[in-house]
Amino acid sequence: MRGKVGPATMREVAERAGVALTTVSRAFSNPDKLSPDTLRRIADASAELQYTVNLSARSLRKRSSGMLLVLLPDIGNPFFSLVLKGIEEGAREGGRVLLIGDTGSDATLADAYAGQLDAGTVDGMILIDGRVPFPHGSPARARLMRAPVVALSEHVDDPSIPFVGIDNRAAGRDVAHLLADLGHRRLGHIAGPAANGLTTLREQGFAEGARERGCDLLGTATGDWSIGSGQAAAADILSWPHRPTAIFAANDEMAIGAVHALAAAGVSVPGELSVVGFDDIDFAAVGSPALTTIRQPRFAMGRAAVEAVTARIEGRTTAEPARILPFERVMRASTGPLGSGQTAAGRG
Amino acid sequence: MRGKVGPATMREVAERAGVALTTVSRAFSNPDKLSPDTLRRIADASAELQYTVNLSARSLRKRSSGMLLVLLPDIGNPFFSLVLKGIEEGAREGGRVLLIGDTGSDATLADAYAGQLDAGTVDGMILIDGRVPFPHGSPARARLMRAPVVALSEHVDDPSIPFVGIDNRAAGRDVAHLLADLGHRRLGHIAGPAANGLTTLREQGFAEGARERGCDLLGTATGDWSIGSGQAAAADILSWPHRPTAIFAANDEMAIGAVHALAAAGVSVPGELSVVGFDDIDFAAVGSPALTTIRQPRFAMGRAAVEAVTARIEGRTTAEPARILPFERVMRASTGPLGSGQTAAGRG
DNA sequence: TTGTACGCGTTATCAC
DNA sequence: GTGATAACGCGTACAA
Repeated sequence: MRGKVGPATMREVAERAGVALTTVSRAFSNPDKLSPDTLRRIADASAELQYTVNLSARSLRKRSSGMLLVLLPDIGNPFFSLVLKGIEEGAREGGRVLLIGDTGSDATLADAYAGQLDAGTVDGMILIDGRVPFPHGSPARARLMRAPVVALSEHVDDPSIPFVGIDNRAAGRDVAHLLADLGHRRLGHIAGPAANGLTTLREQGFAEGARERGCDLLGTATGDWSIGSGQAAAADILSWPHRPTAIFAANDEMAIGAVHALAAAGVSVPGELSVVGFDDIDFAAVGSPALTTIRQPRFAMGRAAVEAVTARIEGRTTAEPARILPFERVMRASTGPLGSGQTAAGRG
Repeated sequence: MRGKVGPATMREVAERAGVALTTVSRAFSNPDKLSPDTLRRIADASAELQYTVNLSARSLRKRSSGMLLVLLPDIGNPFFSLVLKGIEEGAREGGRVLLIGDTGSDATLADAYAGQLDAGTVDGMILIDGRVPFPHGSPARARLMRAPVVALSEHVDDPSIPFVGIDNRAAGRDVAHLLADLGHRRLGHIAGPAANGLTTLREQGFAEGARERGCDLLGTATGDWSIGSGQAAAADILSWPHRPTAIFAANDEMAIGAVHALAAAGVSVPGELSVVGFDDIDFAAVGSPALTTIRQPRFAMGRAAVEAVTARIEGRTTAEPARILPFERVMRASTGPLGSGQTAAGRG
């Protein structure tokens, strides 16, 4: 008895159930069209044979895989966690599954992922790292553009790709206003990496908001979104000739790093310096002090993104070039009114 | 001109290059066997046609997909981020790609994932949520077991599955010893969810270590790994008739939540209460106070896990039932010697 | 309602 | 070194 190795095939199920192979196929895709009796026999047969459809064969035939590719710059960034949950849930409801590519913001790597998934291996694509794989104008890029693609959180440089996210510029302005309302006039900024779209928008918005309220933006330190870079940036700011009374870090991790570095340097927050973050990750609420920040609707963003790709996959033309979701101020203990405690005593 | 829609096929490349279909196939898998000249012509032809191999067809034929399935309970848990990076890197080096399933610790969901990926759609599987899909003894489970599977971080109930991770029991003991060495005698524990393997091992180890050093384990509060549950657990502990002088939380998030709740209740850490966490996630280092914790080699764990599945996939029989990696004490400011500051003054 | 016949794009086998 | 041919497992006209 040589026996076969792999799992059972439709053909075997058909033989066992005493029907044609076609009928079995239909039993899995169009059960309504079959008589209850044959349906039952097929169900029994597949159960006995532990049959599962071969997805490779199915996607080869249908030219679609039931998979969504998600490209993100850093799976370790806690900002993405809830976003991914949203995407995941939406994908599952649509009967699709998630392929996740961590590009590390490396264009070559992103290309490798996209390339491998080019030929119908993937039904759609969600770009969270602000970059479209392949250089602009290249044939590969052009080919990719024909697939359902949406940009999430960060805009990409191709206007034909729908965007899902918040208005980062408006959010940056809002932070400046928030700080101005507390009486602050000398502001500082901890920005993300220079080449990044989010960096630009949040920084521009912040500068704009500061101007509108007659505040001085004394300077900008550059980080890379990481906790460590926030610490370094804070140290930098403390060395400026004119020290700000409030700083805005372009994400929560850098803000948390900054707060830690400030505490280590004996600077009280918010007594001497107010700090605002961005994103409202879980850890923002339990720092000491808890972080004032801008909340992005992360889960909803994920859901909206799948919704958008799914619409394009299924041919429902959304015609919606962008889906802008609302952000939200979250006031906590890391900000305070100017002069509330300019001594080292701080305020708890 | 009706024109075809999909991407180019091997057949078309072959025609254009003036060679047989077979030769093109070889050009992609066994380039060494071809003359430099034909190789060149094929390369040119595929470039002009923007050819990419169809992965569905390839996996149908080769009965392998180049994909690894990773099942984890919560993609939002920062512990997994570095682990995933390790897996990702290893998979990529092996020319494979990652399929990630967030099960939310829901068995049904895990089954759905595993089921959909059953029939050769996936080359191997890494289980990080301590559960093997499908009930024990079921045919589906049996079939799954024939595929290359390894358990990461948490053991699963099937002894035939290789394990990669640290010795959680020993780590729990080590925490007790650490605390005892600081002079603490009255200990408390914040455990993970009851049904969890990691919970059990860390708790047993902690209790064991406490006994060995003659410490009293005054009680255990139960959390669910989340920050919020750590806060609740701390509140619970403060209501115990006999209050411990040191507590061990089974992960960093609960520890951070606990520290925050203690601070809110006016309890100084480590002045009145020392706190130890587990995992050494990034945020552990920048809390106030920074968290004493047990570091797991997360990246290395991920690498080791891919290495193990890859070995099984490629038939290299590892014969290694378990791969135990070393953990490490990380002493920071959330722990202090007993009585160092039993007043509210604390120690910064 | 059910069955027949063919093709999806690739790799493996064997011959030249 | 290269080429013809047969699967791989499934979906879908089309016919019955």
